Amino acid sequence: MKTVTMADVAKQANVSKSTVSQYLNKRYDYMGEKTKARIEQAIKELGYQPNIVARSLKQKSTKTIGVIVANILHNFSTEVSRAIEDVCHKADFHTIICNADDDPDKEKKYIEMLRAKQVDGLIIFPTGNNRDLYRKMLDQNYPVVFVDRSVPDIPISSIMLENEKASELAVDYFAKKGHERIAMITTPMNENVSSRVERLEGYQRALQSHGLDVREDYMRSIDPDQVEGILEEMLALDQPPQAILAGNDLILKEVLTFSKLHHFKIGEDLSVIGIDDVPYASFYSPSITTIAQPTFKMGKMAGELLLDKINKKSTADQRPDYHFEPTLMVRESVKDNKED
Amino acid sequence: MKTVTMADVAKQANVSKSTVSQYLNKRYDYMGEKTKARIEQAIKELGYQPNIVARSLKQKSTKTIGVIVANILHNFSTEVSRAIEDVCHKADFHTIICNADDDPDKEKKYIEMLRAKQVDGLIIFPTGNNRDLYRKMLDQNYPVVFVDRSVPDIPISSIMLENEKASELAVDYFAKKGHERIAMITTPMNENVSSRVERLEGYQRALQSHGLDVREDYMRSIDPDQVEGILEEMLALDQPPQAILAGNDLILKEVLTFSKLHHFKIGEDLSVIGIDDVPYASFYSPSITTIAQPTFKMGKMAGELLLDKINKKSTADQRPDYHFEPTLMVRESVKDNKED
DNA sequence: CTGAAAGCGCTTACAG
DNA sequence: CTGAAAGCGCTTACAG
Repeated sequence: MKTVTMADVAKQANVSKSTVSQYLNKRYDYMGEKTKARIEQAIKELGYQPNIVARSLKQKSTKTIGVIVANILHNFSTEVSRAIEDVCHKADFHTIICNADDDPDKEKKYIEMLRAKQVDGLIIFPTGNNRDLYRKMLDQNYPVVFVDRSVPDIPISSIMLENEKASELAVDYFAKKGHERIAMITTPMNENVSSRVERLEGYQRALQSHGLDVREDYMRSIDPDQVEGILEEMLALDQPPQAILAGNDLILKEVLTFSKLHHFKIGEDLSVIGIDDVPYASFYSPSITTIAQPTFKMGKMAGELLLDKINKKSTADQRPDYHFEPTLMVRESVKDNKED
Repeated sequence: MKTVTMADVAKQANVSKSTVSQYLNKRYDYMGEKTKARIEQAIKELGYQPNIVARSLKQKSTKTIGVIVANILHNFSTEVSRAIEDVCHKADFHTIICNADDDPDKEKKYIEMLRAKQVDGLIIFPTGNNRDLYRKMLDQNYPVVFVDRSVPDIPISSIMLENEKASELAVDYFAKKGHERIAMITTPMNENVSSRVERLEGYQRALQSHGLDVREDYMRSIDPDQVEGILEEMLALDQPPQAILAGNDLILKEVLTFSKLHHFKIGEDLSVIGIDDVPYASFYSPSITTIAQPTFKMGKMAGELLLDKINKKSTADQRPDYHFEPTLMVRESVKDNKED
């Protein structure tokens, strides 16, 4: 596999490397037609492929960005990533996606790795626990955009859902359908991660606005694998909840598994709404009412914002965060208690 | 963002660049303890991060591989990719994943892009329609491994499912449960893509071995968005099928959507098996009987094989293809016609 | 035990 | 209109 280099092309075409380089970069301004033709010919004959690594070294730009998602298992992450890829692709940027697996150490490793690879900027779904690193990048004026969560005291713009609104939409809908005992289950809280906290706050506030009790035993923040146990507990209460708000897709999955296992009929024995519009929501039986995030728009925004920072070198953020509106997708998993 | 380079570290530590480089590459053999300490100190003070791009240029290795999946929408692709990533990660290789979107032109573009980026090897779920390119890489002795499909006359090893066996398992199980009219729906055939053809062949052969008719009107290869129409046709036949084998996850999804829409009860009015163990199979109602591919093993094998080729430079393939066994995951979506 | 020098394959002023 | 030269930030024989 002897590699063909620009020097080979130059020799073959009887011009200098500079001229070949000009040609490749389409700076034809003053290039003779015959020269052009000869170079083209030589490139074809030799099967020359430019070495982007060499170019990147010289230009100090790899035309590549990195995306570090907190946890690739969330549907949200993959959907947003694909939108980011779309935007970057159109701008001739490549995208490298890494999965921090909710582990700050992995996140750190990936940030360092990607920066060593000279990516031109980073989109991070932050674990929240690498504050020093985040700050360092900020200080260095390195282009970064956050997604899904903001980090207290780190003024890097974040592309987020209106999380409180998401819970409100769900609770409002439950209430409208005559539910009074509404529980919420989310994944564990991390004080450095805004979104989960906000969803819980929205849930509480919405309950209050409907004059419903906020009960500690209806509010649980736990790992997905503990959902089954928790649901058993909840549903064995004197006053079991009539409705469950699942804080994200992983929790929803566990709720559905539980109800199948224990023969609770969703939409009859138990009403359910999930935050995140999971792919199977529409063809599940019964179909699942969800709160959808505008993942495509959010990813697009994140990509555009980062590319702006990269191009304009104005990495300072004009505004703190970008909040996107959630949408209620009404389907069949909420019983209508008002009907009878 | 003035970047700190090796030269800066060298100056600060009062040694030469060479020595710093040795240090970074852990060639301590003859290095004085105090030198080591001074370098370490300088690196910390300056916050030096090596530039991998420069290293790659010199070493002619990026320690990165590319993965080009035919269509990222298939669950199979993402699962295999993650296994590949795991293996590479352990070997200190990075992974760049691209989606050809079933489009040979995109595939071509990505192959060229990744090679221009000097990735050390490629794992491809081939569209099958870039034969010249595949052959060129083979001729150049460039490390490549195929996944999911082999390409006729291109002796590049492929990591594949025993596709015929997959269909056989499904048909055998349908037959065992007393079904006689068994249909199969797959995505469109491409003569250059082995797996879909093999699945259909396995289906036909299995029918014959059970003495069942092979009917043209029970065998359809169509785009997912046409499944609804086709199912309407099939189920309006004088002798409608009792069972449907969905050739992959996208088809399965359409079958489920159809049955929901038209109120066919899966596992009662219509039995279903899907090839690919979709994530929601176990908690769907009814849970879905599937044929699982050992995606993790397959990805691991693909990664290991590629890394072998990269390291040993023996890119010639010892054996043609690697076939992995499918597994029947018995759940509830097949009716037992023998019971009554 | 450490340093000077060449070179990886490009790009980019600058000169002519 | 085109070429010679320097340089991007590393690594690696080789010399001492």
